Amino acid sequence: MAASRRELLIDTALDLFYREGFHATGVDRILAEAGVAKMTLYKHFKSKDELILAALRRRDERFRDWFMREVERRARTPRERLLVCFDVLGEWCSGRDFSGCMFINAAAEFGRQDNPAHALSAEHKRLLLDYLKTLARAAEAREPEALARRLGILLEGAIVMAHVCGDRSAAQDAKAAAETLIDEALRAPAPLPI
Amino acid sequence: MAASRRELLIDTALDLFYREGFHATGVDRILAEAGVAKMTLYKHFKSKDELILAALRRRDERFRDWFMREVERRARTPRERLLVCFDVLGEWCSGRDFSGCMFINAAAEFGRQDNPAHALSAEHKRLLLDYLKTLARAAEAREPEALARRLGILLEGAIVMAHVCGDRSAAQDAKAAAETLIDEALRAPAPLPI
DNA sequence: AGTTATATAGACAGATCGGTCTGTCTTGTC
DNA sequence: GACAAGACAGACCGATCTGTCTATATAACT
Repeated sequence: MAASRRELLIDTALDLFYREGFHATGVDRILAEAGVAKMTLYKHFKSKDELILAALRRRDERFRDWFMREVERRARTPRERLLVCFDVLGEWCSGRDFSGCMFINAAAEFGRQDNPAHALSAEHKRLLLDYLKTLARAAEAREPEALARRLGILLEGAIVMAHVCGDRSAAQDAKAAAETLIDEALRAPAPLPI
Repeated sequence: MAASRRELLIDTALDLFYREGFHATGVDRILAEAGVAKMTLYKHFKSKDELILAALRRRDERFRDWFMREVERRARTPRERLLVCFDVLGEWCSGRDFSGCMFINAAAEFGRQDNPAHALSAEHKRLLLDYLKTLARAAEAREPEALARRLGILLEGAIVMAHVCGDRSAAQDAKAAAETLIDEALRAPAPLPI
């Protein structure tokens, strides 16, 4: 049960940090929720900051795994996969426990770029963008990297509108926009004017 | 100098909240920075929460005023104005003191929709979206509201990518995407297939 | 059964949190 | 010069913060 104590702490912290925020969640609260003694926490983690990083790392793994799995389960062709990204996003945003993107939230609370939690958030976004790039390349977009960056911006924007404004249809709006961008990126180059 | 004390407190708090975050900024820090006594703060505001709201309200006024003024200064036609939104955004994101969107940050720290700071953030986004809608209508887009929502999503996404990833060119990527969406929304309806 | 590792509860430290209160000093007005 | 308003510094409150420590209980392994 040694490893499990650590896991339990990470999971509990992840949940609380996501729901309540990083600064707003004290370690005592995490310990009470997990039913774990303080010394156990500080045996596994040097500080609260380390626990935050561990929670973010776990979130990164889980989220990307879930996201990519869902996308690949729902569609086969690269073009369709680029599009269903927004369906998966929409489902996530509509969940009752949705509280924005944990990494956007982390970047908000740890504003400086050189903060480890902020840097980890940037890495998470970079990895998601890499996934979009492979999809865009597989779809044989004319400029796959540019398309991926634009779709990534749409995804992030939809998350923000969903969280800040409680806008349930932001993901669908983003999907409609994505369709236009994808169509343009996959269309055969326009013939030279006669 | 009575009103000025209040103004000074709001401005100082605004600056610190934006740079350091809401929870991470204690009232003592604000007081020290402003050179104001504690009782003066609590004479003007019932609580720190009220100061947070006052700071957000000021930010909302200032930002929207600056944004719309810049947009209207740089372009005349509605279509061009929709596009230069992204230039203005890019300039803001490239500023040395850029630390994301204060309202996205507030929504991150005050995650529940019914929190007053969160609600105020939603209102800020709604007002910006209203501005985009008037531009889209003036540009005679086919579906002005849909176009505005999509461009709004692009704006928010670019802010996120700029802040979280330090991506300097996010606004330009978003602008390129916006151009495609605007073109599509302004194009004459496609003729029926022969 | 004895040993070791690991968990527990809970006191504790020192700092900081938001917020209240007192008493002094400055400033402007009559 | 008398007076009132408002801002000042700073003590103070109880609560909470992260992090440390001790002493006890529990469980696994030999």
